[in-house]
Amino acid sequence: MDSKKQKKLEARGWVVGDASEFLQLTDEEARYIELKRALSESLKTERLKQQVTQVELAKMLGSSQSRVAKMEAGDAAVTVDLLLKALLTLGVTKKQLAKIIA
Amino acid sequence: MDSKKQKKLEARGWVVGDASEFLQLTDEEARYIELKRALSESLKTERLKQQVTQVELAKMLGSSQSRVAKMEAGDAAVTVDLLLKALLTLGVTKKQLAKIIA
DNA sequence: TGACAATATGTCCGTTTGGACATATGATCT
DNA sequence: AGATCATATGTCCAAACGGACATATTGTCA
Repeated sequence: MDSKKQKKLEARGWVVGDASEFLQLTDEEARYIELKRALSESLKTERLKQQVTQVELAKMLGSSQSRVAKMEAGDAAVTVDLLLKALLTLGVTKKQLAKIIA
Repeated sequence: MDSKKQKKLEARGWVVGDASEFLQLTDEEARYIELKRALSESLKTERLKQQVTQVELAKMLGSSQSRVAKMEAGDAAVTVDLLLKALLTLGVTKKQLAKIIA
């Protein structure tokens, strides 16, 4: 689990930049992170495209601005579930989702 | 919505009052559930295709047989994150994922 | 039938997550 | 400069999640 490894490293004083570079990630871990990155990036893009603020999106989600910011930052403590729910709330279609992921 | 389907969902932890309440699911909630269903179904299909048992897949994931069973059952207490990690562990590609989702 | 493997179901409990809040930074005005 | 809006960052704690285990069910053999 990457966040655990990362936290271990950080606890030892390492400043972790690019995950796949410093951590010994399995291929499937790296692909999972990349997937998340693609989703969070698309979230920000889609939100801006619709001219919605983070506060507004947070309200739509029943969440808070700070969490939306973390979603878009690709924060490790944000799940794919939350990203997907946010994208769906913005009206992203299955087809668009597929394009984001592929 | 027939009551059979509803009871199945209830048994799996989905909070469903009655048929009308179920129909009150927002579009984005319904689409999220459908997405999860597609992933769990694909997980089972892919595992069987590779002739892997739930116990074996659990070992690959560092998880347990019971959780794998819940993943494939589309249990409400299973996240998309876990489903994705399992699919990636089975070697499913981005393209295949996109196809599953779309 | 009994025995065995595979899968399903239920519960427990430590860990992770997410909403909330405070606060900081940044950007754009007059 | 100060004011205002948008976004980022950090922390807290209740709720949700996940691994583990027990147990039940199902399927398939001899």
